[in-house]
Amino acid sequence: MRDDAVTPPDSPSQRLAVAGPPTIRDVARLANVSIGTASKALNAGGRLSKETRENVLRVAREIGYRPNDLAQSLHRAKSRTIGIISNDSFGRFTFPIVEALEERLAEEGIAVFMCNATDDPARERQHLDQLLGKRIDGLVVTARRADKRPPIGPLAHGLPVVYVFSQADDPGALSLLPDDEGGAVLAVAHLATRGRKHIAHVTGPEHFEAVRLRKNGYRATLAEAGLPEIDGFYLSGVWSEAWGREAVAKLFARRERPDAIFCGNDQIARGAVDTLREMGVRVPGDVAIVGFDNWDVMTLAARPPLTSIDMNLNALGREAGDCLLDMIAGEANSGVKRRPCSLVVRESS
Amino acid sequence: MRDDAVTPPDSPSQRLAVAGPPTIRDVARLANVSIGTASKALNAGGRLSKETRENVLRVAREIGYRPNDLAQSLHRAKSRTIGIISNDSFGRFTFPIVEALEERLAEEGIAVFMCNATDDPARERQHLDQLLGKRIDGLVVTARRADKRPPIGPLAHGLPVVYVFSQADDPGALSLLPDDEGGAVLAVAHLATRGRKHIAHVTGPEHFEAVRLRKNGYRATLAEAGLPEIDGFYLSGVWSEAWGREAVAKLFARRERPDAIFCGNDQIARGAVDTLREMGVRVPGDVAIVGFDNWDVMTLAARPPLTSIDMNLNALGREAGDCLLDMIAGEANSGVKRRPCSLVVRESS
DNA sequence: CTGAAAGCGCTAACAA
DNA sequence: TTGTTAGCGCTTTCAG
Repeated sequence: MRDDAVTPPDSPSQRLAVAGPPTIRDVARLANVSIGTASKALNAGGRLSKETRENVLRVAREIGYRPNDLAQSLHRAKSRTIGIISNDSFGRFTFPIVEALEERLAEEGIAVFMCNATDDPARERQHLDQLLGKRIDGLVVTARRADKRPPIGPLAHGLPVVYVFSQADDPGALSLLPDDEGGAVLAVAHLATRGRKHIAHVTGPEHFEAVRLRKNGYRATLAEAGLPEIDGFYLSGVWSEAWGREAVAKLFARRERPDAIFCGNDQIARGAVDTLREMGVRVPGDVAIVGFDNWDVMTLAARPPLTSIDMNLNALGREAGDCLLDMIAGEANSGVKRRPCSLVVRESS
Repeated sequence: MRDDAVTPPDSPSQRLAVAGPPTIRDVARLANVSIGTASKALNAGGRLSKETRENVLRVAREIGYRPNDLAQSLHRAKSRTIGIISNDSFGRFTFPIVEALEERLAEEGIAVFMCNATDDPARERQHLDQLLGKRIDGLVVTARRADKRPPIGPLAHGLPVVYVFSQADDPGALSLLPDDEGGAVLAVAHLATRGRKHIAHVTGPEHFEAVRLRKNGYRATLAEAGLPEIDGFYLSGVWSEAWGREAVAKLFARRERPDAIFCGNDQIARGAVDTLREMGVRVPGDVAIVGFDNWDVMTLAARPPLTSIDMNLNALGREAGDCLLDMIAGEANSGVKRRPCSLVVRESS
């Protein structure tokens, strides 16, 4: 292949048959200048006569020249490429993050290698190895996880790494997370402000740090509002609608009934409103509901539509991009940063 | 940083201050061999004394040498990298495809650049440009779309492209799609086999080709089973639970009532079962329901859990990977290929 | 203002 | 068995 370029200037026949993409050599030859000159023209640098510059650019355009980033990267020792390793096979949480991150980096002309490790350390190693071979300028690690993860590695010294929606068990690492506790505060304060006095909390499994943090926020806000923490009003289960339904049945089997329920995610919340409706309990009239995640598939389809806490995953992804860019530029950064959630009010509260 | 490894026995001062990752040169120097020899040793090729080979490998391991893929790619004129451009901002459909594709290609040591264009042609152009600069070996285009899309381009001649879950308006292109019509046949035949005689079809907007194809499958299967096509039993609306609820209300306001409903997606199906339950109609006793997409968030949370059609998106993604690999290897391929769906039976039918 | 040439890290053909 | 070298496509001095 690529047996053009070799055709000396005087050679009549230049079959471009199976040639690869045009190189700067091709441009230079066709524009009758040296390679160095062509390069200068294309990179808008150096002193050049307007004439030659324009000529080179014209030729380049005509033959569809596009610089080979591989060669450029080799020269610059910067690949303008980053990797992202995800462990979230479902993707509902990481997708918005990755999307925003990719968008942010695309603005800077940086491309993103996406790797899915699905919680398999061997696959993770393999992907990391490949990425290091590609000389990525930075790395993002993301996942839907219950708890801290072991730091990724080993990696080239000095490779910037950002953990997002995922926390590394390493104080030197930078982690970007939603403020789960603050989100819970938002939810419960909202309910309290609306005059609710008996606020329950139905949530997911306690081995999720997020569950523990949200519980803290819930309790702290009750205390702050001078509301009682009623025995049996905190229920930890799984992340499903079925659990939401079951939990509501449990809550209403007691003597003391809630007038509001803060749910650990929107699926639980939806299960809750469904059951309440079927029991003839009015939402929000008798019981107000707030969910978590602000997942439109749930919040908008529920009857009534759900008030929910939004983790602002897009913003999180974008900020991860910002951080990574800064770190690539040499800035140091570390620690666990939690970013605020927001309350989206709909008809369930 | 990295002031290990580099200490050659005799060299006095070696400031490697800001040195990058170790190169093959470093390996060769430390192993006291030429670069060529080191290369041979590392690439397991050529004739070499066991001794030197092992020595080189040991040194390489010790200093954490990893070949620079950029340099390799430059030499080989193959980047072992492909791009994927997606227009699906939501990700529910494309994510399983991308995931499987990435996994398939990772098996071959090929990395994937992920680009999201969100249906903006300018962004698509920009991403494509960047990918071509990176000298990708192949391209995958994917999207959740109503209809054919304009072919992507312009691109380097001979760049293999696969459209998956998305069809290019270009007969020379290769498109991989689920067999929507066949999926509908599966659903309706299943209902007919169960003895249902009055089968309705509630589906999404008709500007989706998938909607039209599924409708064809529905009608053809009714005819085949000798069942009547009842006026008003085909309802086209939007892809939401609310529409599923509304449509069921419409269907049951008529004199002639269905004993089965084939729904265009699982959200519609869920809306349907919810309303039926609330109307006191038994599912599947009085009315059987079949959905489409086999989206567990819907099928498993519905009461009863939904029978649904699975488009096998993982298999589709994997096959896209296979096709791309073949095309990269030089094989020609084109046309629209539809891959079978499968029926997943649960309690709603 | 333009050309020549070194070098980024690696492979492969050819010499020794 | 090992070393030398040209070259992949590009940028960047340094000469002319």
